[in-house]
Order: sequence, then C-alpha cells, then structure tokens
Amino acid sequence: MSGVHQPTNTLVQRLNMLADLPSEVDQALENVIAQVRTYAANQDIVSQGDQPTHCAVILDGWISRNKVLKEGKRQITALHFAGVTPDLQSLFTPALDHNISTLTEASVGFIPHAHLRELMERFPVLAQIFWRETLVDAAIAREWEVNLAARSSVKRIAHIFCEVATRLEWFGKATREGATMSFQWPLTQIQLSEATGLSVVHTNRSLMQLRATKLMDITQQRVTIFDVQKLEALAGFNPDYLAAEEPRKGSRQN
Amino acid sequence: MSGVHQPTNTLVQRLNMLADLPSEVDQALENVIAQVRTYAANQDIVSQGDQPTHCAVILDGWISRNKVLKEGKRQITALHFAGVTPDLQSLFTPALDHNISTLTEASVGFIPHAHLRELMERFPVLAQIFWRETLVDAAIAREWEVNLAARSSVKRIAHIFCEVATRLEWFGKATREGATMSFQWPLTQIQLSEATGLSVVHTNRSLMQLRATKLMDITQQRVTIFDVQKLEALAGFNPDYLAAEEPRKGSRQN
DNA sequence: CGTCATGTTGAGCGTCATCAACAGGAGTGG
DNA sequence: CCACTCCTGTTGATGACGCTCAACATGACG
Repeated sequence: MSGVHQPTNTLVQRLNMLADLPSEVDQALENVIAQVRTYAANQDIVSQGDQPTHCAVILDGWISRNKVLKEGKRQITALHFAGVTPDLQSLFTPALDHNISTLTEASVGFIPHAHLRELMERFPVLAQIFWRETLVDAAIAREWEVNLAARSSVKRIAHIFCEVATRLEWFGKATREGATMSFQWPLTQIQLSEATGLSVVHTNRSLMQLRATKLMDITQQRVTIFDVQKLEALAGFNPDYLAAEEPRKGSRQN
Repeated sequence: MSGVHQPTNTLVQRLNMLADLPSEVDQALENVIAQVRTYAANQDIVSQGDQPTHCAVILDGWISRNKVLKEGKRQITALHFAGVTPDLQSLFTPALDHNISTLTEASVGFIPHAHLRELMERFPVLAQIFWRETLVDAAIAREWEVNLAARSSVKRIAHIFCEVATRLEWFGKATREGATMSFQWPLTQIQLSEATGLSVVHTNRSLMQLRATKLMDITQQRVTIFDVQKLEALAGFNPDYLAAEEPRKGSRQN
C-alpha cells in the first residue's frame, strides 16, 4: 500500500477494521475520493435540505451530525471521527434531514455517488460493509436516545465520555494505562451542551460535579479518566451497543 | 398474487412501497417466512443479548424497540408497525443490544438468516431495500433524539402523535378528512411515558394540557387530531426526516 | 364483590433553565 | 505595548418544569 497520508488510506483502514476486504477492493478504492476539502470549526459540510451528489468521508477532525430547531436550538445527535462516511443515506434519499458539521478544524473527502454505486455493484461485499456502517450509527443513536431521555445530567455527560473513550481507543486515539484512559477532547462546553441537551450553565455545573468525583478531569483539551470501571459504572455504560464497530482481531490499525 | 392474509404479503407490500420490486423478487419472497408466532401485549420478541438466527417481520400489532437500564427503567426508542423487519442488524452483529417487544397483541413472522442472505445475494436490489429500511429507522431515531433532548413535555408528546399519524396514513391506517386525522391508539400512558422519557404522572398531565388546546383528543384507544397543521406547528414537526419511508406514487397499498 | 390495571389529581421538592455578571485567554488593531 | 473585543468558562439568584409519593376513580375481569 502507498503512503499513510493518502486520503483513501483513512477510509480503507477504517473499512478493514470492520471486515476483511479482498485486496482487489482495496485497490478499487484507491481513487474514489474525487476531492478533499478542509474546514474551520463549526462549519456545515452538508446541510438540511441539501441533495448531495457526493458522499463525505472524514479524513481528520471531529464531526457532528445535528439538527437545528425552528427556535434556533441545535441538537447534536452523533459524533464522528476519521475514516467514517457519515452521509451514506444520501445515496437513497432525495434530501438530507439534518446537518453534518465540523466541530473542530477538519479535512473531508468526497466520493461521487455514481462511482460509489458502481463499486458497490461490482463488489457486493463493499455494499455490505457500508450497510454495516449505517447499522453502527443506528445502534449509537439508540443509545443516545436512552442517554438523553433517561439519565441525569452527570451520568449523561459521563456516558458520552465513556463512549468516546471506547471508540477513540479503537481508532488508536486514546491511551490506556491500568485503570486510566486519556484522549484529546477538542469540544467546547457549548458543543457538549448541544450534545447532551442541557443548558450551557448546567453542563458546566454537572461537569464540575463530575470532576469532584475524582473519576475524571478535563484540562487543556484533554480528557483523563482516572478510573474507567468506576466511571462506566457511574454512567451505566455498557459497550455492547458498540459491538458492530469493534475492530476485528488483527485488523490493521495506526 | 395470492390471498391478502398470507403472511408474506404484508412484507412484500411494505417493500414494494419503498421501491419497485421485480416480480421475480416478489415470487422469491413467497416462502421466506418460515414461522409465524403470536404474542400477548408487553412480551419480548427478541431480547438484549440474544443471538437470533432469524429476522422478525411484523405482521400485525404495534412493536417497540426498547432498552432497559440497570435500575429497571425502560426506554422505548422506536415504534414499528406491520410490514417492517426491525432486527436486520442481527444479520451482522453477534448479539442484540436492545429488546424488540410487543406493545399490543401481535403476530410476527420469522425469516431464517441463511435464507435471507441467499436471497440478498441473488437479488442485490433486495439488499438495497433492506438497507434502506435501516436508514429509515436511523432517520427516525435521530429525530427522536431531538425530540427527547430538546422539546418540552407537551411538544414531545404532540410530536409523537404527528409522526405516528403520518406513518400510519402511509400504511393506510389513519384517516384524514379536511384538517382532521384519526387513528387507533392502543398504547397506555405508561407505554407513552416510556417512549417520551417522562414520568407517568407528568405524561398524564401533559396529555391533558394537550387536550386542553383542543387540537387533539384520545378516547377509546383512538387519537383524533382536530387540526393537523396547528398540532404540527405546536410540535415543531417537519416530516422531512420520514422521506425515506414515504411510499412511491402508485405503490400498492391496502 | 374484590382485584388489578389504568387513568386522574394533589402536594412538595429537586433538577435544570434562564438571566446576569464576571474572569481569563486569544486575537486584533491602534 | 496596550486597549479592545470576542469566545469560553465560571458563579449567583430565581423560577419553571418535571419527579416522587400518595390517594382515589374507573372499568375490565374473575
């Protein structure tokens, strides 16, 4: 395979984490990304109502899926990281029902629908993996429903940290040492409040309560969880719902 | 085609609402349902942790997708009606992360995974439609996230009625006359509270507030919306997110 | 006639939202 | 370099919304 910094690589790596792609598929994917664009934080990549002709692939940065209510309130419904294709549904539906936006500076690739369709027809296994991608999304969305509806503010926030820690570790972007985990956390409290459905002020206070438990802390855009097990217990976190995203043993990672 | 009361028919009808299936696919589906089972209300069809060997097809009744927290609280994350295959993900993931349960008495068919896989291999268009089914689910889940996180109790409840009214009308199970819509509503307030993430008592009070607006009423297990537009405005309901489920023009319906 | 499930109502309290103010750091222009 | 602005995080005060506990009403069913 060619250099690590080629955009396609991020995609191929991610797909190979989910399933073992035949090398001919890897090769066929070499040039799918027709265009790469970079964004500042808080920019829309695709917006509610758009009728995209390309699918986006996240190459770098944190991305949110979100909806904006009439009153202007924004609700983040999912977080996405590098390697993910968040708008596969645009292949099937006429207009998008939500926004996909950057949370941080980000780099995004674009695959023409026609090209993707053709590839999936040629390699049904590819269609299956992309299907599975959407199932991962759906499983996470369901857990978020529970999180938003049924957990107190502190647990709700803790749960997001547990989920992100788990997923980032799979991407090779969180470190674990004994009971401690640690990872970059570029979100502002405003963004976090949009994800938790809490007011900014209350998010701030809950976050401080969470810090007071000594189970975790945020400093300098970095989350440190001091006792993963205890935090997971506090949050009521059960990683089963992420199973479809868990990398296969022996899959290539960073 | 054979009699309306054959189980497969419910499935085929539903799939044909989403896309135009070649008749050979219709025929291939004739005998996919290996088994039909009936359930009382509030029974689990498949449970958290199960490793199903069949996919369920709802033939009749109201079904919920739900998760139960450690503390025993149940959160309903989706409602499903006849024709739908709610656990396609079991084709890909080892163990289920949530329950699929009956809300009312229900009749459910089961398709062996192996058979379904073989059919999808033979007819890629079938795989595509099922993929699209999961995308519909995901779109609805996202809107529920917003509903649960960002709307007040009255709006939250109103929004569910608006969604159900729209979807049931597509299934031919809601009637519309001028500004008025009406449909069967078999859920108890307890079940509704599990879907809205509110306490039973507060669900009751919000429901009465909603009735006080004169925009809708529930009597005898039947919802009547007196002014659909106004209720939709109150709820902040925008049906765009349901687009992927909207029947094609000229699709066969009841 | 009693039991059980569901719906309704009251009272009191806790969680979370809102409004407001201020502190600190980053960036900008004078 | 300082003054200014903007963004983010923090804290206080107050009130609204929703929860909990409790009681009672109603209808279905035995």
